[in-house]
Amino acid sequence: MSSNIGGSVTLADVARHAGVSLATASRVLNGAGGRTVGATFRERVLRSAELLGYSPNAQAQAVARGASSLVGLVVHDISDPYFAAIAAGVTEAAEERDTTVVLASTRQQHERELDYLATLRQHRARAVVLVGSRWEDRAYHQLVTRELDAYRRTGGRVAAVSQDRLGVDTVQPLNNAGARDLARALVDLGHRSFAVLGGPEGLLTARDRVRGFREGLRDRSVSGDVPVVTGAFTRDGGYDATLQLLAGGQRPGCLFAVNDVMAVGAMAALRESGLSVPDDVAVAGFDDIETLRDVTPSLTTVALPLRDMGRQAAEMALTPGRDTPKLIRVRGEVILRDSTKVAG
Amino acid sequence: MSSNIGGSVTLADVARHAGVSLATASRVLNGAGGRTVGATFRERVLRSAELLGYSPNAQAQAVARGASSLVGLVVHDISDPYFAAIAAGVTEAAEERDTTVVLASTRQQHERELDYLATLRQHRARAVVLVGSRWEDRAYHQLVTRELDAYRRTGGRVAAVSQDRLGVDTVQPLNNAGARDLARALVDLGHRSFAVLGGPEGLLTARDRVRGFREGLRDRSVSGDVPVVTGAFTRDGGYDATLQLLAGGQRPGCLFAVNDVMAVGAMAALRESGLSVPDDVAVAGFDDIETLRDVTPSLTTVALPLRDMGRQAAEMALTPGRDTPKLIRVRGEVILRDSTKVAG
DNA sequence: CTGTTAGCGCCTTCAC
DNA sequence: GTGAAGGCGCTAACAG
Repeated sequence: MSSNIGGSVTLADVARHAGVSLATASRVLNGAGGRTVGATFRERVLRSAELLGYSPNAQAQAVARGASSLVGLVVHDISDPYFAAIAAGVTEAAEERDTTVVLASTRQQHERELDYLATLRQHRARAVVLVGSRWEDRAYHQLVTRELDAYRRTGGRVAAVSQDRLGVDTVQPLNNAGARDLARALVDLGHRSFAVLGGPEGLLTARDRVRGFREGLRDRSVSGDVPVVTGAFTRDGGYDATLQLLAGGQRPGCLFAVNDVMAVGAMAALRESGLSVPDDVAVAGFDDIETLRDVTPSLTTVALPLRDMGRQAAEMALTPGRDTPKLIRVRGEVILRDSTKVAG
Repeated sequence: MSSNIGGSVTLADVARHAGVSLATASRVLNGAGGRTVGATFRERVLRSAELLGYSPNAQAQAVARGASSLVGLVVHDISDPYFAAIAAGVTEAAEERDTTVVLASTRQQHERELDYLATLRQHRARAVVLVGSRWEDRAYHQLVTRELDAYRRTGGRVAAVSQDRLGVDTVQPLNNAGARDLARALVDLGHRSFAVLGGPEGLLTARDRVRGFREGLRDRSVSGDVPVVTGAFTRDGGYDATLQLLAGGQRPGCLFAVNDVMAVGAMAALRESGLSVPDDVAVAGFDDIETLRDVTPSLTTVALPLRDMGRQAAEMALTPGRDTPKLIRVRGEVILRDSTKVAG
């Protein structure tokens, strides 16, 4: 039935079975090539392929053609709803362009990102979509840039969903502006004393959101230094940071967690500490994670069109042509919900 | 710098630059092969590779070796936390085994699963992990089985996280048993009147959970037929189904949604209808989605070790040898929380 | 230890 | 319209 070891039926098998040349079989089975094939032969080949259960070897095709149909997707953590949502957008766009997605989840570790980038390059992925905050780490940043450059020199395309620091097409969430808008809105709501759950040290997204929030407060002339407690970019990070804040004697009227996941952790911590949200402490987040839209009290946040962002990044990465990096800025929308309601 | 069109540096380039044969270059650059290489040459090759920025072409290697390092991951919807969590486990296990994950998100559509399976086969993925409920659809089931068989005949390995109907290694959540345990626990808690939000028609996981729940009630001699409203396996599905239930004049003391995501939707619907949880209506879910652990009132559910399940499935799929399909049953653990509390 | 030489499965000129 | 032949980048015997 098959001649090779792997057990797979090869194009040669089909050709032989159909009594035609390899070239002919190849032409009917891949459609392209310009040249067309006679109806009789075409039928014969198709029938043989069907009969033998032929499945073209995509890897061999890629080698012969010098171009693969793989697109890499690099995220910090696929189980984090933020990344999962973006990933969904990427897979959609990829599917529409008949490309296959290779998933790389770095689990928040710098080096892995580099490793995965290298792996993706080895697989000759046609493009890679890099999603997630960049770090405040010059040395590392240089390594990534170097790797990306090498990748692009070989024809690979790159798009990012992150800060605009990679010199590639990027979908940039305006973290600063969003947090700033949020801060103003909160002040306008009547809040006066704040504290921030700032995310991990060195993560630009966290930093930008903290800065933006501070600016917003300044815009509204809220004086005093806002206490910032850092913590992991996770539910537990928010939980721990909040307990730490409370233990430090702080009791802000409003708590801004730099992302929704942390905000939820914060709400849990407050609740367990006997504090009610929003009456004792108001809470606001960032991202508008879909799964979290139903927490109670409903969470005030800055909504980001996550899925779309992923889709757009993938589209840019998979669209040839353009050589000057494109930048799509995404301004989040402040959504005021119950978690920041002011009594009266 | 490079000779080929794609711009990539090839092994031949490195060999030439280092003044050694292709074989030698290959040997030092891939380590394996049994044979070892002299220190001088080894150094020379390494230096040249480094200098030229050589990146081995994984596709070509796969073709030559007759074995790829790809492992497919097929999920219903990567943005659904259930699948995202399992995916995280799969990527972990894959990474440990130096394999690259190809992600396929079918978005709940039968046919796409088949398409992706075919694509995965074309890429000669060494294994595929199929995650998600199977359907009650004989014709379709047969197609999938056929495709999987073809795939396995060519040496591909398959593992599933689902019902045990594919004849492959599988991690099987005991949906029936879990729901049954839950029902009993709820009755023991004092609940007497129930309704079920049953998920989409034809989805086995939904069906099993409904059945199990019914059995549990029977075990505890709760009489009467439990009303079941079907709906999409999503937050909105739970929301809509609940409204429909209420509109139908039903007002159960306890509502069992076949998964957490639906349960959250149900809670939202109840709240909007002016009903309080758990006082007016208790709510229970299934899965114990991490992101949902902090909803209020906290959700009673059946916990499944999602990440581990994904990891185990991937490990089975990537472990050669064994020819008799292995079955790992996972019994969920009932976790009673506030959403089903009984007053007094 | 090193190099030569066939492949691997497929595509793609180039002739007929 | 069809086929023969060379090449894609790499690996794996097989000789030295």
